[in-house]
Amino acid sequence: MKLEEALKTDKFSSQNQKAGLNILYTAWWLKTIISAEMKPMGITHEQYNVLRILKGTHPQQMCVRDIGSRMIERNSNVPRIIDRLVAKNLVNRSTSDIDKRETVISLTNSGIDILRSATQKMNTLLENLVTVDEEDSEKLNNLLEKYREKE
Amino acid sequence: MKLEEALKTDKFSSQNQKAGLNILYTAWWLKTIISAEMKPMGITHEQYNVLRILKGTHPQQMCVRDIGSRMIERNSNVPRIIDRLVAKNLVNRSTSDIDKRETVISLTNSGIDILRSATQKMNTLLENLVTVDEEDSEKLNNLLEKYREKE
DNA sequence: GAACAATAGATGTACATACACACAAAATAA
DNA sequence: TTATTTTGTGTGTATGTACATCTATTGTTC
Repeated sequence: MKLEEALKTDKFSSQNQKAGLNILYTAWWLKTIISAEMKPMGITHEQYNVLRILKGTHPQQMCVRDIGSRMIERNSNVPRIIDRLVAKNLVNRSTSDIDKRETVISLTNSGIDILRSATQKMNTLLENLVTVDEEDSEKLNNLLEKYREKE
Repeated sequence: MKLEEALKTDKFSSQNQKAGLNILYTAWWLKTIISAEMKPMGITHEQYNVLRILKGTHPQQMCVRDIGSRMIERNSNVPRIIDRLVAKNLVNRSTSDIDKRETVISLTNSGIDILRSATQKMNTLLENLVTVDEEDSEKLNNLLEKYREKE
């Protein structure tokens, strides 16, 4: 669907301006689909993101700060997302022995199970949903990184 | 900045999968910059979005439903965003005479003023921030629309 | 016209974001 | 060593998202 159709307007002052709105709209679209996919498993896509990050060092723990620095949305309030994962028994939380300021988090067995099925679902979803070929995806990645040039 | 650097990982199973994360991350990045730009004017970027939509029919009114269908994030809770704009005297809210179920919204003079400066700021921001040329922006738009093919 | 269904919007709740601030622990300076 | 600063985390508040439910009004069907 053209963005013009999605936003019911064709008043874009330039391709550049349209690109900004197109990025925001596409992200919303993707996030909505991912959330719907995760919902039956009882987690949100942000919670999935945290589990996915924890997988990176599993079975070792990771502190809250390191999780935060790997989140797609950097200002996520990680302690509170962890609260909800702890309540669902998907992660363990404890104070670090080395540095008592740090809270370290690790996946529980349930957490690993949920993560496995969630990842499976995500892969299937992406395969069926997004039919852009690898070459075009690479072009898209390059253009997005060029877009963020002044980051 | 490469996404690998931003997310401190290089574990992407494909360009396709990376593209999904890249879209989400770029949207977050852009949204953060826009929010910072709007903040001194006392509005959020969602509120700006509503003002911008109202501009489309100004000086005519628009009902809540029509605003919602033009929002970048479709599930926005428009009545509550309107609440905040009314509180700041940037829009007027009244019941439609034709259909008493409808609440119609219009810009106030303050709303128009704020919108004018906000739009000015946004244009300058985009000019300075995003240095992708029109040709590349067009490619980016085409790829994003291709990405949403199954919408 | 009366009964029923559909629609527009408001509102409640859970979750998340954005950001300020508080507090304890660790690192550093004096 | 003591005082000060920095760091890691938790928490409060305002805003927004996602979704369910409620109410008033309008449209439809008989």
